[in-house]
Amino acid sequence: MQWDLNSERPVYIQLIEQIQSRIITGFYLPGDKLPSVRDLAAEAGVNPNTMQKALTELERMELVYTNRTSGRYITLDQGLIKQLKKQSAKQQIQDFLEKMKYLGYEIEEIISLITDIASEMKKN
Amino acid sequence: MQWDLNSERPVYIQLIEQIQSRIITGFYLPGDKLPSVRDLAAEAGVNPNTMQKALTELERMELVYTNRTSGRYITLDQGLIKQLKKQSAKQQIQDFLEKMKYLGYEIEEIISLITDIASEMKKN
Amino acid sequence: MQWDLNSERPVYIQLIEQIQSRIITGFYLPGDKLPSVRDLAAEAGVNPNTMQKALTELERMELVYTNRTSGRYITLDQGLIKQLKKQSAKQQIQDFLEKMKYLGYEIEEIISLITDIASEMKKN
Amino acid sequence: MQWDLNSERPVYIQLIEQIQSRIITGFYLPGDKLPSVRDLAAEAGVNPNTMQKALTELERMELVYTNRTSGRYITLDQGLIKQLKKQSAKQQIQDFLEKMKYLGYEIEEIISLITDIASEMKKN
DNA sequence: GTGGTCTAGACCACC
DNA sequence: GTGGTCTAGACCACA
Repeated sequence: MQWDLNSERPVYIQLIEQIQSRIITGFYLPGDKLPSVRDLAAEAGVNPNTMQKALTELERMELVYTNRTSGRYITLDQGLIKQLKKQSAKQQIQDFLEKMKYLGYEIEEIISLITDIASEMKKN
Repeated sequence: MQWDLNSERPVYIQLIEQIQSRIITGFYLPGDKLPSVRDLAAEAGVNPNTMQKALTELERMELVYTNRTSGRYITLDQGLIKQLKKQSAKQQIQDFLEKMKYLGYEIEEIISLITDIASEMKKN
Repeated sequence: MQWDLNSERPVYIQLIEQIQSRIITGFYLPGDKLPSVRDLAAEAGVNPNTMQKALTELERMELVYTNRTSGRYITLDQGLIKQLKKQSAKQQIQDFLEKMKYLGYEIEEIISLITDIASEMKKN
Repeated sequence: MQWDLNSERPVYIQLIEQIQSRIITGFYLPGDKLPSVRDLAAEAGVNPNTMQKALTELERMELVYTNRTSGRYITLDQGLIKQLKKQSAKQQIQDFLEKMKYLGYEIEEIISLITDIASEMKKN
């Protein structure tokens, strides 16, 4: 598992997304202990403060919780994780459809284009 | 037709997108004369400098051209417009599929979700 | 108006509280423009990052809003401010009564003690 | 009687407060023998080191004393206990009034609010 | 000039 | 060793 950062968007936002992705896809399981802030930061190649900022936000979302002296853990609330997955997907789709409508596409066209491009992407 | 701006993303980027959308969807037709920078800025409620920046960028993309004495016009190159439409759509779709894959969804699931949400959005 | 910080609790928390207090008591009025992060930080004698952290949190609470390039402003939602005031007071009182109960006091005793101490504090 | 700990504040501080509360309210009487550190720690579900730290602090305040061979006992000095109770209460009240003043409340309002909230809390 | 982000490096309380 | 806080100083995009 690797960290994939670009400089177009704030690094801490990308860190949040990637950790969310790890939780959603089950790479991190409920109750798992996360590596320490310092280790995560070193692994991702960012400053510990930046990683801290990302983790604080995840904590605010209740996706992780902190035991101040022993470390950080993934939430035990599996429902929350499922909800996050569903809700993220719905948001992505709505935004996407909005933009496509904005470009003048109808739903049938969109689906046909998606299947085309998806098969094209699979080849690579 | 109205301008729909929020302050989360750079205003000039949003202006570019909205003018592009107007060109792609045919609200502005090839050869049409654009309102003056001042009028456009007033209409959109932004600083003329910001609108200017957006138009300069659109000119760089050759979607509009300037006739020094008489004003700005939409490009006559219909191929360019079509290409923009296709290319924008492809980019949107690729980004979207990337993100959904990231959330752990397969192509079949995605299409099924899209049809669901699209019909749900239609109701509103 | 001055900043009153001690080192017992995190500085950024105290900054949040003091700005909240200024909003609640009407020192800052709805729609007022706040000084820039740098100015506020200089005024309070803290690092701009620390002030930034406090302001970000106030923004999350929707007590202030940001216009990225022109500055920060106090929310126009007066209801929110009133609600904050009431809710803060209620919280303070509940916590207080809880602690006093914990020390073995009944409500009548508490009120009598308060009036005594309040008059004593007034003298100073 | 149970231990009620959260992880927001230092555990050893919360232990001190709860033992003080037991002394003030007469749950532990002057001269009572305290359970062993290990038993107390087990009962509270904390590390023995942490409980030890709390007890050491209580000893420093002379609320408990140690008989090297037979264990720890509650102080026989009833005056000290009364004084602790009064002084704690006074401190609580002063802090509380300070905060309420900070929120823009006058003493009369405070008392009226307290009686309201107290009756509301009694119902639950 | 405005807010926002990031790094580097330090110190702290707690367990 | 853990998370949390803070400073100092820098750079960026935007208007």
